[in-house]
Amino acid sequence: MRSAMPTAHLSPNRNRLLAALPTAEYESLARYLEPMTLALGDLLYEPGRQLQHACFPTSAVISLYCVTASGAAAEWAGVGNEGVVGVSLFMGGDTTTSSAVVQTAGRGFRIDRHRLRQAFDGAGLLPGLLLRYTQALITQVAQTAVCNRHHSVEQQLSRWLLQTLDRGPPRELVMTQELVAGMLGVRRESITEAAGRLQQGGFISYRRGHISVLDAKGLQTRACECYGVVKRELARLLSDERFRQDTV
Amino acid sequence: MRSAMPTAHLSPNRNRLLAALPTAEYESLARYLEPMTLALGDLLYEPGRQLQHACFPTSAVISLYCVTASGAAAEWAGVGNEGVVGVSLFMGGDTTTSSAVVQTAGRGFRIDRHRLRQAFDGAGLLPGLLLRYTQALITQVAQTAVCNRHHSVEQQLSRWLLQTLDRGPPRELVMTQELVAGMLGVRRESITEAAGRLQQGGFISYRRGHISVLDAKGLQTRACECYGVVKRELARLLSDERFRQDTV
DNA sequence: TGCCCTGTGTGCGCCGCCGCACAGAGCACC
DNA sequence: GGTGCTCTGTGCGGCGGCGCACACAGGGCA
Repeated sequence: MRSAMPTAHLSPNRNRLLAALPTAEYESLARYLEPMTLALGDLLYEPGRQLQHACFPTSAVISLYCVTASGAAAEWAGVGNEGVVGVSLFMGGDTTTSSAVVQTAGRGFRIDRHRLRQAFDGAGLLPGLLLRYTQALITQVAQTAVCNRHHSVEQQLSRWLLQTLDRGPPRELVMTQELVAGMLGVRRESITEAAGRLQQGGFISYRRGHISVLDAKGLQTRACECYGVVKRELARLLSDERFRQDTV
Repeated sequence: MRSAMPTAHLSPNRNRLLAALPTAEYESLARYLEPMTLALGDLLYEPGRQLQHACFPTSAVISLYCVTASGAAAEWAGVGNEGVVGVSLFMGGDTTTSSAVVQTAGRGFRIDRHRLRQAFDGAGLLPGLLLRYTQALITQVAQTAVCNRHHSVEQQLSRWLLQTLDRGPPRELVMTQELVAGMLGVRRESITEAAGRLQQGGFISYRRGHISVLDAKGLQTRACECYGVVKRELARLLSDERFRQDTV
């Protein structure tokens, strides 16, 4: 099916946070949004460096991760069109102890930290929206912590694929097993094995650096419950933005 | 050494967040703070249940944790006199997907969610303070996620003991190995082994349900860097509250 | 067309943690 | 002072993931 608006990902409202704003507020904010292209591997921030912009991805996916003293790394959250990269700018910390890297190339919109701060201190719906998103982010990180403790590589890989798929326009993931392993903080060979089993089950198919999810529903049965928990919590926190009465 | 004020933990300003407020703001908030006693194992909240109060611990330590579908559990953050339990009340989510349980008995002060919300929407320093604390919490969770992935039980136990010690008045921890294992989401026997090695090294000593840290400095060499990362970030975010210029 | 680099498949041995089972030791309580 | 429960110590086998080594295959590029 051909999209009615083929370049839709070029519009800020392709980001679900921005799209949830009332028209007037959206438009006053949109003046400060600069479009940007994010290439695989681009570094959005590093430990201790003063952040200059927050970024609202539209089609890109960004990975937030930490590196240990021994050089090992692990992602602790991902951000796509449902969120914003750089919550520390409105939370007040300005810098962070972690890094953000582009995991799936695509586009997004950035906003200067002072403009963001201004909007955040203003009267609209944005402040509450950003805070609720941040709570969803906390849920995601917490679940990742528990997942890292208890679930198998195959479960985590399944979860990760589903989450990544949810974070942008449906697409084939351009992603080597090496990179996936880096994100999850496991061996490349462990991914090879797990992905092999998933392919054998008909849930995914891949070829040299390209992964396609064939059966998302089936993949969920291979994933741990973490996927559902995080997804439902995000939906709850960002649902029915303007008139939310869904939570007592 | 006898404390000049033996019942100091009975005063709200024993909580470092509350203590960071200017006098006037502290006093106007203090009217709404109810003292409470927290016994080991008390449940402050559960998944999905509407929170009625936030709690500022003074001498108690609270553990935030998740339970997996298979019944396994793991702590993803701890809160002591440096923080507040129930950030979802001002973040806007009201409920959470996780639980909070008292890990070290003690005291704290609770505040009704509507009062907290009022203060949070007001003009003082509290809103920014709470948000910066929340960012420190995010750092803690993220580091826990990475720690769960890469570090050994002994490293994690050392980190956990140091963190718990930092979270209240210096004391002997009343804590069975079984409970520690539950917090970290590992086997009780793994704790026995690790604790045995730490005792052999002269870093801690324990007897049936009581753990004492003898050499905190030495224990740091056995812990992973996660301890320092989280501690420094908390200090940075909450330092010099009123006139913070420390971060550019 | 063929080359070569990069990504993927596979087979080791190893180690840390798990799950289980049970022995012993401390402490409260009678 | 004895009884009994709870907490701690220890010893198995098993398994999942790690680290390493190397074979092979896809596909871009000359």
